[in-house]
Amino acid sequence: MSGDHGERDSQVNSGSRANDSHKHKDKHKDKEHRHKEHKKDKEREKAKYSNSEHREHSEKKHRDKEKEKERLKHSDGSVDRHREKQKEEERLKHSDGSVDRHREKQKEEERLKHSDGSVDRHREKQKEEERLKHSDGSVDRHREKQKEEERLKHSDGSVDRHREKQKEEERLKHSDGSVDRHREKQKEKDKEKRREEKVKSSHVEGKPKKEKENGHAREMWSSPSPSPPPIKSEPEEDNGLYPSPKHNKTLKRERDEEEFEYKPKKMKTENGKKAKKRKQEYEDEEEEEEIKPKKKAKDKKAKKEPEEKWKWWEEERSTDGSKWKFLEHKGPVLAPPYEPLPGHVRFFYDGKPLRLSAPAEEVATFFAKMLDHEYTTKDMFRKNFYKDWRKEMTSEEKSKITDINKCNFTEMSEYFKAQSEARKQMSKDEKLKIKEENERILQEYGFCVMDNHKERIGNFRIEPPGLFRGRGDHPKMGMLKRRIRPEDIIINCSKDSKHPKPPQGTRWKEVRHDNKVTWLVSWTENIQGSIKYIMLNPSSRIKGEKDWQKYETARRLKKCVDRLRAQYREDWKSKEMRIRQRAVALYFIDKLALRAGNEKEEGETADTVGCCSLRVEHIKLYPKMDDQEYVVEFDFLGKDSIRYYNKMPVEKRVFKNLQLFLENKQPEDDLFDRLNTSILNKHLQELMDGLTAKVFRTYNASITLQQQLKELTSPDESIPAKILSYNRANRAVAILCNHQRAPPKTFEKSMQNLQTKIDEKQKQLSTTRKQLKGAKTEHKASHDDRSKKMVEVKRKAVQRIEEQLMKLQMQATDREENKQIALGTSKLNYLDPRISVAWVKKWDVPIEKIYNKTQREKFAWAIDMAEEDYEF
DNA sequence: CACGGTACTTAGCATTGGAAGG
DNA sequence: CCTTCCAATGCTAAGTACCGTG
Repeated sequence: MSGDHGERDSQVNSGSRANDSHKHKDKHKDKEHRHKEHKKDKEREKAKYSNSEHREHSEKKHRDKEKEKERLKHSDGSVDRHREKQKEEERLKHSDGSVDRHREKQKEEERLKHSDGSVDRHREKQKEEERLKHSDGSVDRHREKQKEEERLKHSDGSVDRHREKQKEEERLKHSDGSVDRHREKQKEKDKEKRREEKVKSSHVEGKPKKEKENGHAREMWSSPSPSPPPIKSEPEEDNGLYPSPKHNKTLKRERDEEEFEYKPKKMKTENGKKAKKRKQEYEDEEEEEEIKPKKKAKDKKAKKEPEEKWKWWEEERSTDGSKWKFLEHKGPVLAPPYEPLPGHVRFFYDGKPLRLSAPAEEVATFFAKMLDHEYTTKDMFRKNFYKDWRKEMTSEEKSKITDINKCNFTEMSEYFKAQSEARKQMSKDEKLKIKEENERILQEYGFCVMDNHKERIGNFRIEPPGLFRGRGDHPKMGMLKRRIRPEDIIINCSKDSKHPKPPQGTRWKEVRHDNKVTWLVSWTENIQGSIKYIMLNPSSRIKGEKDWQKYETARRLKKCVDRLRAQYREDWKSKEMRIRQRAVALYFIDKLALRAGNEKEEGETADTVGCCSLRVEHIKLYPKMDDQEYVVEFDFLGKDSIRYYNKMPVEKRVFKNLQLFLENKQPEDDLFDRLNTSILNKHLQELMDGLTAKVFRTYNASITLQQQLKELTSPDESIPAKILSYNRANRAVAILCNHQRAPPKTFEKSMQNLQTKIDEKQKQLSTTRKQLKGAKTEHKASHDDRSKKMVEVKRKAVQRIEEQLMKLQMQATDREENKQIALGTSKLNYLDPRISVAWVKKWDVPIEKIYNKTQREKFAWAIDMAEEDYEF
């Protein structure tokens, strides 16, 4: 191994430096420059650490995570992505009490070490208090067990096996078996047991869900439209046409009847009046969601019920590359003109009031409105703002105002605060008026007609002027974002449509009729010089088709992913540097779901990277770390300056390659100097039609969801428990994709509130239980009807409260686990909605529990077409 | 192939509105 | 009925991908 490596090293390496292209040299120069800037920035940053919002933000996230990690004291070092897994494992390992106590002690110690983290401390304290509320010593054990049960709702020992399997599969997904050997052994055993288990359980279910062989056949049968319209030829599975609508309708009707039949099944083990009521509500909801549309569909001939229920996915689609044939709309809604401040609101310069000209005042108000934000204290922000502000000043103002630090905007700021306060305090009538006005605007401007259908527009308002705030450490923060005038706006619509009219006395920059694009309105923004668009809502045909197609591409990747993985593993051994780099990068993209990492213009945006643009400084190699070998530590800022931090053990070959790539490089050099996204994507295109780097993210996200749902859902759980399982599966994906969020400002408080509720419930429960006991004794004594009734009443009450308590605890768990994880992004952009729809149908979970109204609109196609046996 | 430009998806944060709770 | 609180929605920045051109 090493021999073969050494040889190649030299070969590869000799090419590496000598053949440096001009581009690379230039790049290097730039980098040096940037690096200096970078360093300066860093120093500055260090000096005024407390001032740096972003950094603090991400640091904090990091700190929390580190703590989490330490708390868990895990040998397996890979953090972010596997945090969830770890937690889970932790939970499972300690199902016997003695260990629990040990763990608590350990936690205690960890807690003491971290005297700085106020947040964590707070949370821990809370936990502590909760713990102390229990009076006897067995508390911890009891609580943990209880939690466990609620979480898993498994009735027997199959829990562990169940979980282990899931982990197993996750690991095997990437078929790099080199890791976690000692754990593996144990799992191997469990796996066997599981196999038996699986066979059993599938019989119990009554629906022997055969694996793929069958799944595919069935899929072709049952799914009304097996794949979306192709843009590029999609050979095997797709003839480029939708099945005929007629055919679909029959299928649909059949399914509706089926649903109807199954309905009684929805009756679960709920009891008590309230539960009944709730059940009734479910049914009612269903009636609204399911039956009404059916009725409407039947009435369709009689009444005209057009756009709302248009099923574009049942129609054929033009193949000539045009996006539409007809497009008519009313144009954008422009930002309201500036309203000068009332006379009593003053701006002070150097302690003296100064009346500003309208343009200068407007820009000043932008700053004033942001005064509460930390970034108005940042040097860069203030500098950029001041520079742009001066451009709006009269020459007199320019000469008077020479130092931004002498400007006092507070009175203006107060005024705006008062205004927004007043808005909140408005009477109902006034609020209603505003609402109606908004509704009118929506009706007028919010829709367009595209090919005979009325479609909702996404963002029909032109962005108002203001101060630009980029994310992270953006060099342009604070710059003035100009007001967009009609003269800046390009309109796109059909030649034969009624063109939108510009406001009186103005004209559009251009009216064009380009049906190769989907946008209705565009303009060029002045900060980055990029083009902004007005496009249709996600529920529209044009977006939906694209979305559907995206998932179909990902499904095609599923079919050949094994081949691809074998390929890149082979390429790790290539003689050519560029191929090795490509292969390693692809491995990262596949395994870690990294983004592609386009090059960006330096100095124009925050310094963030993706896979191909990773720099040497972003990874660290550890030949040995704890009990693992070949660990790579990633630490960089990704999209939106969200930090990606992860330690992952990799295969030896990858590790050696990385060492090779790092040779003779400076920290600010590119890790993959022979690679960029276009090279990578070109390569991918050759491997599979339509394949690009981002497809891997979609694929891995969706497949993970499907697997996790399979593993986490247990048939006899209650609905809330199932939803928790769903969220857990969703969360696994969000962690994979590194979808983070700042913990909500009110997080601690809301957690506390919830905990209070839980405690109250618990008290209530024990009181009611006592009452039940009392009633029983009384009944035993008297044996009369009244006391018998009483017992029944109390019994039901206990049951009801237990249920409520459980639900609350589920909620608490869910929220706690979600503290820094955003589920929305993956749900909206990465998870094939048909997986969720199938799951919902399989387990009779009301779809509203996982998709809100907007999401249901966006995924209408999936909700309509996916059956419960849908396989991604 | 670099590069500038365009179109479209993906992203997190701020605000809002309406349900739950008092 | 009013207030509180959170999920839904709105907003727009920041990515990916790909094209034409020289």
